[in-house]
Amino acid sequence: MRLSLLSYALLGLLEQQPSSGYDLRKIFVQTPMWSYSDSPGAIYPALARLEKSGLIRGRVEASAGLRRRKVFRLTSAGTVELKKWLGKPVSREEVIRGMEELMLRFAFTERVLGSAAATQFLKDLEKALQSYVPTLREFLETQNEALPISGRLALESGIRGYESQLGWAKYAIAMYAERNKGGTSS
Amino acid sequence: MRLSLLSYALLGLLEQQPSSGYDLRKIFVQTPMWSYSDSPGAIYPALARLEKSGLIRGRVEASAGLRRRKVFRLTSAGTVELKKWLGKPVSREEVIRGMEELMLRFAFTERVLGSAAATQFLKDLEKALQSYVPTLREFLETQNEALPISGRLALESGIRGYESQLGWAKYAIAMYAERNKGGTSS
DNA sequence: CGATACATGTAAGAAGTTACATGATTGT
DNA sequence: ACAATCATGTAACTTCTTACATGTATCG
Repeated sequence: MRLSLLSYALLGLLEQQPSSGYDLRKIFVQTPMWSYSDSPGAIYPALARLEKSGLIRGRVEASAGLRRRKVFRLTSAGTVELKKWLGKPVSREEVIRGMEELMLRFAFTERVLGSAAATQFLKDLEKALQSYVPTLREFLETQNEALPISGRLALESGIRGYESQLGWAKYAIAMYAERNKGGTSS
Repeated sequence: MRLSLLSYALLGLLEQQPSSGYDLRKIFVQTPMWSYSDSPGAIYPALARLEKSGLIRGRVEASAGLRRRKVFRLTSAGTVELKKWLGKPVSREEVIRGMEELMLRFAFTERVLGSAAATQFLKDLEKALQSYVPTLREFLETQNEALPISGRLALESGIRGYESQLGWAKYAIAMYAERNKGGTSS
């Protein structure tokens, strides 16, 4: 089962708390999560698809006045699917495919799989980036002559982006190590 | 006229040199430009759309043996459209919408609009980022209590990405300043 | 009463994905 | 003869975008 990033984002948010489409949309509009799409024309159909495939279930709740709200919850199948997605290995290939999906996964990992899994995620990410960045640097150097200055710079920008992620991963690992000095996971 | 990023990428590459769909696809497959899609099912239809709207024109060239190649060139309307896109102001809104389009534009700007325009692009980008990053930092700090550690970290990662772009913009400005000590623009 | 916030949706169209189809030429 | 590479495309499907439609309740 392959879902869009938006669908996974919805699944992850619903795991945190049952919500209506309107509630969910507010989150997308008000936080940097807007990048997964904030339009009702994407969110409502995505919820309908998730319900049709049995990952969530909506129930109309006639709360205090107002129009009827349809509140969605994860089903057990939905929880399974979410865990399966979050548990996928963090490989170099995943990094190449794009950081967006990985960061979305990270945002939900601790809550759903526990802080040991979150730490593992970060370590795998660190390793993948450490292997990928030199490849890009090498590409830049071998193509150096062939590229115009703007091409070189555009590539440099991408590489710096990955390096920045690498720095962040180390920082995040340190944060978890710090916090877990006393407590245990999950 | 609104085109997809892939279409603009094709336009920009064709401005650099007339190419067949196959040539173009090789570029997408072999360089980090793959992120704009590397599948023939995207590239050929995109070229057909561009031709239909008069921005490029393809001519079958029966070169040495092999199957017929259809080589595309920008039309004057295509050049106009490309310049219009490249010339759009670099605003905070553009930054929020996403760095991908901006970096693609930068990669073509110098060649098409000259190095003065490229420098201006970088200065505008620097300004936009300098205004945007503190907004995000502020959001992070005000939400600090409400967010779980993984949420905070995910946001921190995004912010660092923008900071990295800011650092790059300064670096790129310095590179241009260095190079232009003797020569003039365009 | 009219504007605004709450709340859910649909319709038309654009553009991407994967997978397949087709065909010419070159190397083994 | 067969596989690999060159080269162009199509078909089915998925999902997003923009714009619109609909309706309730509250506030000034």
